[in-house]
Parts: sequence; C-alpha cells; structure tokens
Amino acid sequence: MSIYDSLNKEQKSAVMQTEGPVLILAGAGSGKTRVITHRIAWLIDECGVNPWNILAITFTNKAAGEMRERVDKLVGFGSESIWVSTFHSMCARILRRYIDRIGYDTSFAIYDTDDQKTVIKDILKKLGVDPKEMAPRAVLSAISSAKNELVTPLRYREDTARDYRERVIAEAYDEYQRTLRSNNALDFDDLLMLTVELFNADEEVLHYYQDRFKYIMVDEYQDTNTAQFELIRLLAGKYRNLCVVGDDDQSIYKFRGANIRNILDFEKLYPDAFVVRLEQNYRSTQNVLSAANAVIKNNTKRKSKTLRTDLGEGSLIHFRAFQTAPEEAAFIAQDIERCMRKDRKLSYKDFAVLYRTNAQSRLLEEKLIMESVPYNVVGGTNFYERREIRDMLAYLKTVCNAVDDLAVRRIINVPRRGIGATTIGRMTDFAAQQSMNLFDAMCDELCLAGIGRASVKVKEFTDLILEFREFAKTASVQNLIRHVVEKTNYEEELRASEEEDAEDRIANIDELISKAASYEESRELSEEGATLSGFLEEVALIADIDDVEEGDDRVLLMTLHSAKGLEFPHVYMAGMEDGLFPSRMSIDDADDDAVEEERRLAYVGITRAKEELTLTYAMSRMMRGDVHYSGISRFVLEIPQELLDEKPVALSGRRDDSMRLDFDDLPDSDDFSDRGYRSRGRGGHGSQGYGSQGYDSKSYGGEGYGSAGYHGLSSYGAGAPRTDRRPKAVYVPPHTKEERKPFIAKQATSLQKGMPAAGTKPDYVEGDRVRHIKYGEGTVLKIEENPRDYKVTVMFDEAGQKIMYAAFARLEKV
DNA sequence: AAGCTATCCATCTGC
DNA sequence: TGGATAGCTT
Repeated sequence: MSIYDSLNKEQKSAVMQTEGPVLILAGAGSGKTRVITHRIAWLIDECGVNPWNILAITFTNKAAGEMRERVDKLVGFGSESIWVSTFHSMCARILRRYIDRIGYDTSFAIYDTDDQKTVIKDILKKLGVDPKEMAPRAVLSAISSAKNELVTPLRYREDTARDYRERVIAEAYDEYQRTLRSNNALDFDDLLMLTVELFNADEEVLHYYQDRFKYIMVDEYQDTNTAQFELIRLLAGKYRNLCVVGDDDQSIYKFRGANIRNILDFEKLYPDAFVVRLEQNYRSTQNVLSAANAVIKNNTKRKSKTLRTDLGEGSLIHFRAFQTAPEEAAFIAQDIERCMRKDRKLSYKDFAVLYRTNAQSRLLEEKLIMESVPYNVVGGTNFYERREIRDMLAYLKTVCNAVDDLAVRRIINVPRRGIGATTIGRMTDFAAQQSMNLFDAMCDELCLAGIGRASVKVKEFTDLILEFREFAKTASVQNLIRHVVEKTNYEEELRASEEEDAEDRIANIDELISKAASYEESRELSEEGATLSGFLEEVALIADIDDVEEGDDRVLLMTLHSAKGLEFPHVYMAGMEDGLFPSRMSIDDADDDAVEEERRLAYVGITRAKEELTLTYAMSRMMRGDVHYSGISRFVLEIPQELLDEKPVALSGRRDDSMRLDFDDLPDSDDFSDRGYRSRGRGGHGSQGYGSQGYDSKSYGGEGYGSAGYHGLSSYGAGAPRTDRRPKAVYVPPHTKEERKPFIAKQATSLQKGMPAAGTKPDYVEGDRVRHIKYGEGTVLKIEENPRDYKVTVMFDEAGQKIMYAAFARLEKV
C-alpha cells in the first residue's frame, strides 16, 4: 500500500506525468493540493529528482506554508530544499541576489500601496495635475496594469500616449519609476517585472535558474498575469517540465491583471501538453455542488466541467431575506449560535461569513459581539498599516536602505524633535539641487549651514540613525527594534501624548518584536539566515489571509476573494443583492465579462461550503451615507429553486415609503436603531456582562492579531458562561478614527512653545508696508495688543484684507 | 507649527 | 458614512 493508492485515476495520471508540460484543470475541492504534494513526492521518491531542482509556486504565503507542511509529511528528507513560495517572494529572493546586474542595489526596499500613493501624489503635484481630474489611485492602477503587461515607461509613451490623460500617465509613470529607482525601492509589480527584465538582460542568471528549477509547478494558474506568465515561460524554457494547476472558473483577479487566457490558451502555447481534468469533488455535498454548477454554467467563456461528489445530497441551500442589513447580520450571528447549540461537535472555527466588500464586516461584527460569538476579521486594516508599526518599520528601512527618502520623511519628526515642514522643505530642495538623497543631504555641512538653528536637531537625528546602523551590524532584528524604541523614547512620547490607545500601540510594538523573533527563529537553519532586509521583505509581502492564526476557535469573516482556497462546514454568504454582488460597476460595464468575473466569485464562495450554505439578502442597506434598495442577486436566482429551502422572494417592502420601514411587523427588528442596541439586554444567549461595555466594538472587534490566538477561547462550548471575552490584546480594529491622528506630544509641545513668540513686538507700525510669504506685499491697517500676541490687520495688494497674529504671520517690513 | 473645522468625495476586490 | 484634505485659527 503506497501513498499513491489513495488517489483517484485522474489524480494519479497527473501525479505520474512528470515530464513535459502538464495542465491540470482542477475543479473546486478536487484535491489539487494533494495532487501537487504527491507529485512532488513522486518526483523525489520514484524519479530520483533532487529536491533542490523543484519549484512550487502558490499565491499566498499561507498556501505555501501549508504545502510545505504537507510535502514534509510525504517526503522523507530533503524537502526543505524545495522552493515553495509565492511569485512575489520568489522574485524578491532572486532580485536580492542579482538585481545589481540591472542597476539597483540589492538592499532595495519594497513599497506598499501607501508608499506608492505618497510617491504618485508628489509627482502629480510636480506635474501640475489637479488630483480632482486625475485620481492618484487611477494613475497608479494604470501604471500597475502597464507593469503587469511588462510595458516600460518608454514603451508606454510610444504606444499608448494618445490623449491628454494617457500622456499624463506616461509622464507620471516615467517619473514614478525614476523616483523609485533613486529611492532604491520596488513596488509589488516591479518584483515581477524586474525579474523578467533581469532574465532577459542576463543570460547567465536565467540559465542558472533554468538549470536549478528543472521541475516547476504553479498553483492557481488561472490568476497569473502576463508578467507572471512570462516569468514562468522563461524559467521553464529549457526543460519544459512545467505543471500548472488551476480552475478557469475560479479566476477572480482580473482587476489585478490576471489574464484568464493564460490557462485557456495553455494548450496553444504547449501543443504537446498533457491535460487532466479533476471533476471529482471531495469537499461538498451534492446540493452545494449542484448550486455551484447551476450558477457557473451561465458563464460563456469557460472550459466546461461539472463537479460531482460521493458525499451525499446534504441539506438544502438556505436562503433568507431581510428588510434591512442589520437584521441580516443579526440573523447570521444568531444562526451561528443556534447551530452551535444544536450540534455540540461544531466549533466556531467551522463557520465563515463571506461578503463582497470589506465594509460589510462592521455590521456583522456588531451583531456577533452582541451574541458573544468570537470572531476574526481577515483583512480590512492590516497590522502592518498601523501607525506605530509603520513608524518602526520606517526606522528599520532607514537603517537598512539609507536612500529611501520616504522612510526618512516619515520618521524625521516622529517622535517630535522639532524638525518642521520648513526645514524639511529646505533640505529636500538642497538634495534635489545636488541630486543626492535626503539623508545624505541632512549629513551635508553645506546643507546644514542653510537651515540655521534647526541644524542641531537634524544632526541629532542623523547621529541617531548612524548609531542604529552601527548597532544593527551586530544585533538581531528584534534587538534592533528594542533599541530603536528605547533610543527614540517612542513609548514615553506615546504615553505623554495622552492618546487613548497608547497602551495598545505599545503592545503592538511588542507584537512586532515577537514577529521579528519568530522570523529569526524560522531562518535559523536556512541558507541566508536572518537579515534585516529579509525581515522587511517578509513583512512587506504578507497577505491578509497569511496572518490568520491556525487553531484559533473563531468564526472567520472575510471577503469572497480572501476565501479562495479555504473550506468550512458552514458558510454564510451575506449581501446577496444585485448591485452589491454582482457589483453595480460590473453590471453597468458594457463588457459582460465583468459580471462573469463576479459569477466566478460567487462560484468560489459557494464551493467553500462543505455541508451548510446560507445565502442572505437584505432589501435595504446603508451604503456611503444613504439607504440603498436592491433586488435579490441574480446569482441566487440562478440556483434551481428545488435546491433552496426558501423561495428567493424579497420581503414585501414599501419602497415608496422610503426609509420608514415598518419594524413592528418583524420579529427581530429591535436592533435597527441606536435605542434598539441598548435595550437589547434581554438578548439571546450568553451575553451577560456585555450590555454596557459590549458595544465598544473598538476594544473587541478585530483584535485577533497574534496574541489573541492564545487566549484560551478554543475551550469553551456554546452556552458556557463567558465572562472574560475581552482579549488582552491589542489590535485595535479598523473602525477607529484615532488611527491617523498625529502624535501629540503635549508636554514637549508646551515646553517648546512656552517661551517664544508671545511678547515679541513687531518691528512695523500701522501704515507700514510689509511682505507676507504667501500674500505678498500690503499695508498694515491696525495692530492690537492681545495678552498672548499682537493681532495685525493688513490690506494686501493682491489678496485683500487679512487679520493675523504677528508671531505666526512673520511679516517683514519692506 | 500644528490643531481644528468645514467641506469634499469616493467608493470593490489585493500581492 | 467616514476618510482625506484644504484652509483658518491660535
């Protein structure tokens, strides 16, 4: 009895066809990961392939981790030398070694979306483009598409720049790329594009990797974009042992450049490809599959296949309609509790609630809190997007890559050290003139001479960084972070700021330190070992889904996109409304491909369910400030009625009554208004202790980061008294506006402010001509003495009459 | 310099 | 709705 006996006929043929191009069309739940892992085992054990020569590419780190784990179990030893990684981290790894051959430095930084936005905004400003007529977002997305299609700025200009808009984009793209290069930074798309560029530019490097990766496997092939396609094509160019696995019905990343043609045309590129279809599903009941099949068959462009299962008919698909979204959310929360009570074998982690947009999570969170259901939200606000984390990372980046102006700017005055916008502006100008980077300018005597008193502060800052850099040479990453926190007085400043969540933020920094520690631990045995740039890279490339703690007994809330590749006994799909899902945009799109993509997303959602699938619909829902009414999603209507336990008809609403829905008719409608929330004390089950504090979703909601996994939540059963549900952790969920509030170092500020300004008498009198930095010249009409300052009224020649305070206006006598 | 307010505005999905 | 920002006030 061998490990391969457990495979079905098709799976076996896919495993054993080791040579040449192979296309595995793997329907949802058809055991494709099993096929890949067994194929790797087969290559090593039966074909004598060196594990070193095998490359397996997945889309997320989580998938990579799981795959490696499973391979470890199948393969005796040597599995650690198999490359299992995502496209992005594979490219980062290759570039860390060889990018100097195409003119970057190997200590490059990786920019995330926020960094990109900062850069592009700057550029648009420089180009004199009004952000109103051309959104930075849109420009970035055009640049991203270009990169995904391997179009360089030069070619973009030549081929694309026809109208004004495209010319601006061409200009911005070029400038953007220059900026990144001078900051020695790459964005996500660069990782792919520059690796292709490297391979094309340097035969030696290409041959090295072609020879290294004699056997290549790519998971989720339907979601590859042109750059990824080209990368793979180049890598497999010599041995042609390329096995791709995918499901065209699950292609859901078109907006990110994924080209479904990559999978549909695989056989055209490789006419000798061996093609296998896996249609036997091992995950879901027949009813779930029938629903999925019924929906997806409405798509025209697909390699048709029909899933089948031996797991029995199963329950009907549940459909529930509600008048309002809060009712929908309340139902889901209560239904989870109901199932938990009914079936003691279930635990919270057996449930997932899926939705189209992240914004939908809030309402669900509220209701889950009310029902005392522990949950985790995947995505939304990322741990690494927190201000304190970004600050720390900016310090690390500055230490690691001195030329990254963006990182330097972020921390130059955080915590407050009296280096203001004016000083930074002057130094930036100097740097631009001398075409040097900001940090070097700050170290330059000539530059310091030009900024007066502030130069002392700047010197202190650069000395601090230089000291960190020295420290980093011998210290571990975790100790470096500790050192930075200590030397910058970050914690004290935070506490002094009187910010409400200062302690949470400090806890987050501790969390970052432990992430650094576990990174270092994981690299102990690896080739390159732990490095600062390695840590920054890992941090930059994690996806939301990667951070979900295994073994955490919580209901998972996430977008349909995040759910790809996962499975749950109970799945809820919330917000099944035309206009939300499929989205308005896709419906209005002239191209019906748009709705087809949404349909694939629906297919992905449905096929996540193993046993119970519940689709919910809310007739009305608050969206961006006002109430929206929608009909039932076409995807629900595409499911044959006999598969549903309830007819998909909207509750009788009174549309003409606008907002005044009649709540008294409804059994569970008391939680629509604010009043309703509070009066809910009578509530269902296990909510004791929650009435008053429970509503503070801030301190409860998305906390589940890291440490939250260890709060012993996994042990209690439904109905048990739950008193201490409030985790110690730390991660303050998305909803806070506190988030971006600047660092208010109250004490420091008042100290600095205390002395100056107030008493200084201006050197001009009424009737004098004065000059203002912004308004130009004018005549002083009136000067009044205030307790704190002098109030000056000036009639400017251009700008008209202004009242200002002498200390701030800094008027010069002409 | 920096907080505060008033106003605008855009909305999906994510490595 | 709430986040981002420009402009005004202190």
